[in-house]
Amino acid sequence: MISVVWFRGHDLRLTDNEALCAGAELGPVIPLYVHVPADDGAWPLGGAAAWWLQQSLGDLDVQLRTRGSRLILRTAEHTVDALLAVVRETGAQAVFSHRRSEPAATAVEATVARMLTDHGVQFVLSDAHTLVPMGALRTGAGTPYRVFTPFWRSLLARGEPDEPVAEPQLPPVAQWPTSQPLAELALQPKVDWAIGLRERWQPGEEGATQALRSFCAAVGDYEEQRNRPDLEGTSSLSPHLRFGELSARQAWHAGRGAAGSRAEPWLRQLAWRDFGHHLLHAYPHTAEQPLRPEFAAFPWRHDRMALRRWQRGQTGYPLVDAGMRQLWHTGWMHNRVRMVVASFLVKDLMLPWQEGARWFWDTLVDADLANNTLGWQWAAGCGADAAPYFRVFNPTTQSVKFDPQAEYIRRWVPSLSALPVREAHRPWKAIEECVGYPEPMVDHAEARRTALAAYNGMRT
DNA sequence: TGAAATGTTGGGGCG
DNA sequence: ACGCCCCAACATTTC
Repeated sequence: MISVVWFRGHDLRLTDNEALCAGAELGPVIPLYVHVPADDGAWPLGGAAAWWLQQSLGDLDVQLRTRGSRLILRTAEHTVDALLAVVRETGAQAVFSHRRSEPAATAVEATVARMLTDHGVQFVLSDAHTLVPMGALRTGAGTPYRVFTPFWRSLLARGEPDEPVAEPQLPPVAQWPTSQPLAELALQPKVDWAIGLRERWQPGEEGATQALRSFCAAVGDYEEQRNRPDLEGTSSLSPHLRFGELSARQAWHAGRGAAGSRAEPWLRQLAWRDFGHHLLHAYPHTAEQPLRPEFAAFPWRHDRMALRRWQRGQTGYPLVDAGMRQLWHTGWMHNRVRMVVASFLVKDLMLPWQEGARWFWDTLVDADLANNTLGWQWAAGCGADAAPYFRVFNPTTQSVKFDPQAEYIRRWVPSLSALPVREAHRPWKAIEECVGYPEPMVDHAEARRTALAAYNGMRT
């Protein structure tokens, strides 16, 4: 029996691929990726993520070809059109894929399920993108968790996540349907701005496996180093996990195997990733709207120039600017710094968190709707496990604390590199010496007071 | 996975 | 020797 394995861009791997296993068990499989320019109502892929997707799809095709298979690419107005066409052309009787958390993707799943069933084709979605199937963890009251720590305890109490499944043997396919050249998907940027990305990353399952292996050698040091943007203390696995070149449970078991209970601080971060998907699945409106409805009345400012200075790393606060420039250059930012720049946007500048989410969406190689939403709503104080409204990061204190030698600042803001440590954190004391570095765009102490007053006003 | 303001403690310099 | 003060270090509270 022939089946289609529908790759959806969050599952671009051959190991621990439940859909691929399910198809291969029944007979020949047609691996298919459907490109939908308008994206069926989803957020259109951001530039950095589109770059990554192109590399990863190319790599998946190469890997499949070494196994006598290949990746079929189709462009369609709606996903279901391409699925039905390939099913018809190949005589496939089943379609296997993996569930997603995003509302638009969930809607597509419902349409696909209905149409395939109407045509007598079996459709099976595996729930393997997260450690725990979405919706499986509930509070005592039967509601989804909205606070992380109880969610984490519940995840641990459930026992270790399922073991990864091995890559299957792929039975030969007699006749392949037509495929489009990858270049026709137009995922590549027209102007080549991806140089920094190419230097930093190796998209694809092989790159993911290597990154996991090298991180696992140091996972025991994670707790001590994870907040230091000047060091390589984090796993840098986020884009690989985002595109499913590596599954969360592969990551979990690799970390566990390498360090046992010493791996737990990092496993906890994997659980944050799960938390994001579970939340978006349970509260599908939160990618656009605050989870806590009272925040709809918050007096956000609208200031295009201020937004632009933040985006380009021209705020005058070294850690904020270093982070924004790292993001622009590499498509990635250290998580500690993400919290600092997010706090600066929503509290110091009082610009809407959705603007920050949109910018991250377009520039991060690991841009993921569920985790981006969770992070921004958390920072703004309007989401799950929200930082209390009064929690305002001081960008100077944060850089003194977490970039003690100002090495991260010097790496990403070269105009500050000649300053001694103390002045690199506070260049406004020595501003005449740093050519081209701006004055602080706001006074933090004053901005903090204004933000607190605004939050107080909203609460009454 | 805050920071600032305020309160407390204790070592040490000094008359 | 003693009391006084300064202040760093730490703890608590407040936003």
